Amino acid sequence: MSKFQAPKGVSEYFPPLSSRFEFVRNHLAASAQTAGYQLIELPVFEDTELFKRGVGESTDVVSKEMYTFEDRGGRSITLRPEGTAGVMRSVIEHNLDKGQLPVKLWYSGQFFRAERPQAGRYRQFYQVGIEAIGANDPQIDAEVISVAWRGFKAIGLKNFRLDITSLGDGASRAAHRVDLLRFFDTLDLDEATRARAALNPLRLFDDKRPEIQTAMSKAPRLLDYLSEESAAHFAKVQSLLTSFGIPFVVNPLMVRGLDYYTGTTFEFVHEGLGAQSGIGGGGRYDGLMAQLGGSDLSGIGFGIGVDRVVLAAEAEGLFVDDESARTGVDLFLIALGEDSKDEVAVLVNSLRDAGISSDMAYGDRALKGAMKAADKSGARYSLVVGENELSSGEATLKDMSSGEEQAIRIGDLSSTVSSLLSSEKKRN
RNA sequence: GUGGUCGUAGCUCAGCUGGUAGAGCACUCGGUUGUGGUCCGAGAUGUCGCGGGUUCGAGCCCCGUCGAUCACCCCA
Repeated sequence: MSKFQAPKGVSEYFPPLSSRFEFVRNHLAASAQTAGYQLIELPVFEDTELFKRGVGESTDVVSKEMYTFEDRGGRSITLRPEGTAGVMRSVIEHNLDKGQLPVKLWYSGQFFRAERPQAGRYRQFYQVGIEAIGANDPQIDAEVISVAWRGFKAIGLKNFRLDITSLGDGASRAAHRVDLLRFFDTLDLDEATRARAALNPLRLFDDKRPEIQTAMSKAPRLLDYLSEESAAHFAKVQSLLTSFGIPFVVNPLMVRGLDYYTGTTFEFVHEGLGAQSGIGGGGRYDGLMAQLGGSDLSGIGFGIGVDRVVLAAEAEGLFVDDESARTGVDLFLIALGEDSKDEVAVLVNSLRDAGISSDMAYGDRALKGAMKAADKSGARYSLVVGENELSSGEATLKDMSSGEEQAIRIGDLSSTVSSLLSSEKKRN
């Protein structure tokens, strides 16, 4: 086929269903703004080294899923596979952390991972995320989680749950790791599994094979190795979530795939999605900023997959009525006869100047066809303007949902329509 | 990267054991000389994903390829 196709594994949203994407993204962004997070708009590509150092070379994301290429100046560039590293880079580069702390930022945009596409897994996906940098109070952990929660609730999602755990601090993890590796020695693992364990021993906790799961049920758990401080912090986060009325389950088997996570980590899981059930996740990354050459500030954030949330909302049937919810213009004008088209175009243009959304029938359509176009567009009112109207200065304004008509003066069109619209708003 | 399923009109799909394409919806026009949503009538649209092979003949069989989809892996 000679026709162009979208690249493999990308999702696209076009009318009328693009309104679903818009709906989800806007609610998530609004939730972040409500909690005092400010927009940061970043490039979609960065120095490859940033992700290697930030995300970690041993992770699957960095070792085999990055879109990396050389630019014309011979620099190694990578399409961002996640958001946190870029935010940290920008904060450090522009000294955003030199003022009041914490720095609270939100972002949205496309991310890229060269994986085999699957339900809810795309090579280009869209995330809304937030980062709170420079505060390690448990209150901010709870806040970050609550922002995601509030966003999901605003969208109307119900069938999801929140898993949380704590990875503790460096000492906690080191102690655990020793015992965990010792435990692995008692198991009879195949080579591939052993290799995975070597990369990240925690990985085996979420292995899907039943025999591994049984074996791992006896493995030492990181939660039991938390230092006193980490344990107290985690306990506080839990009690705050409870006070916020946010239900959660402590899942000690939860594993996150990026190396920078420390302390509190969490994941939102939706039931209606198939294998890729995570709709959002995040956690603390206390060493990351120093690791990238900045000051040693703690941080916590999340990334929410907008594509997956759209899928989840669809699975819950939240969009049954969106065909009719399509937003139409306030007024749709129909020119009758070639001669009145110019006049109508001028009318439409001045209506728009007055802030009234309006459109007109284009092309050579009979009145019936033009009326149909007005109907399809979802317009609130329509108005036919032909020779008669132009000479008399009067026209008939039609309410498209009730079918009622009323005579109006063309000269007063924008004021008449805007008062109709505002009285309508009052009634609702 | 590995494996299963699938690929026919704009959309959803039918097409018997191979005999060279159909329905519904949508679209356009008309019934109603200047008024949409219902109804009736008419019309247009396909290199049957692409390339090759088998055959007198392929939408159907075989191979390859691209894409979709689902799972592994991994994650949003």
